[in-house]
Amino acid sequence: MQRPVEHKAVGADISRLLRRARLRPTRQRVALASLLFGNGDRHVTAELLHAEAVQTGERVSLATVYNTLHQFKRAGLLREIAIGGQRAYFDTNTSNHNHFFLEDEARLVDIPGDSIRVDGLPEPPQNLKISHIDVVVRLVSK
Amino acid sequence: MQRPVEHKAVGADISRLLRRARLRPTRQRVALASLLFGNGDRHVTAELLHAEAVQTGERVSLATVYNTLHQFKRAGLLREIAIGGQRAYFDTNTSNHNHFFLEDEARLVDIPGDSIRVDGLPEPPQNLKISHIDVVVRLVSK
DNA sequence: CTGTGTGCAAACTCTTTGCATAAGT
DNA sequence: ACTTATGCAAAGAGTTTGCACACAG
Repeated sequence: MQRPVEHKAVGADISRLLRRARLRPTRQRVALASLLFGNGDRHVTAELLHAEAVQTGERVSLATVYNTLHQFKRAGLLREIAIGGQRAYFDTNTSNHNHFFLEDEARLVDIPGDSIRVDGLPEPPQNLKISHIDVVVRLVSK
Repeated sequence: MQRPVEHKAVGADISRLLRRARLRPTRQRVALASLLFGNGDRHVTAELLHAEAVQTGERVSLATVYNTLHQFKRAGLLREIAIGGQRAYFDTNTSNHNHFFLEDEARLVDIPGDSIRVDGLPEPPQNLKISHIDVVVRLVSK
């Protein structure tokens, strides 16, 4: 490889990634994982990912895309983001960060991990602990 | 009713509320509004509200509950909260505040309006402005 | 009366599931 | 070979819509 490669995983890397997650590197999983992890952070819906896969000539069903997204999520490769509406969004960046949601385009954009700070959090009710804090900054056109 | 009434709006109050929102105070709307606004802040799903209405002997269809919730939302009487999953939650407290979400019970709990502060918000991308910031603190049992 | 609201059922969207077939190891 | 994954179609939630009837003003 001559070109600088940053967060890019290809071929064998993808297979290793899947094996580590105890998922057989099947043709479909490799294809989907390549789309997801092959080129930086992404935010996808099942339908979007399916459309992309089909467009690159991959034979994969929507049901398999759903199954695969949930498998990846369970394996910690993806995080699911609650936006409302009824579409589920998945984020390839599983580190702690938050999101802009562009209402007009129904699109998510990362907010760098450490820029937002949430203060003044009250104690959770008894016997409960914080699992995760979601901050979604909703944007509309001016 | 003989008992002391606090933040309770009844009968004529509900009608006035609806009229102000330019919604005819029909039997169903009055019934739903009473359940929603008759006794402090609430977080409801369409199905929950429908079940309550039916339980109090009100004849109202689920479709009308959905329609009514959206009318109330458009009128600014309710706010919709994005939790994920595919259920839509509506909050009768439309002021600026945030939520605990109890994952185990799929239930929302208010976090008092001014306790949480979000700092370090980056500038929104050009031509966009912040419409609203949602903070959801997800809780699981210890 | 007149127009708006409601109920019902059907349609729609997104998502999950069951089961026979295909593919990975 | 043995096991797990996939595809398809069908089912399942939650939600929305179209149209005839009912009701508020």
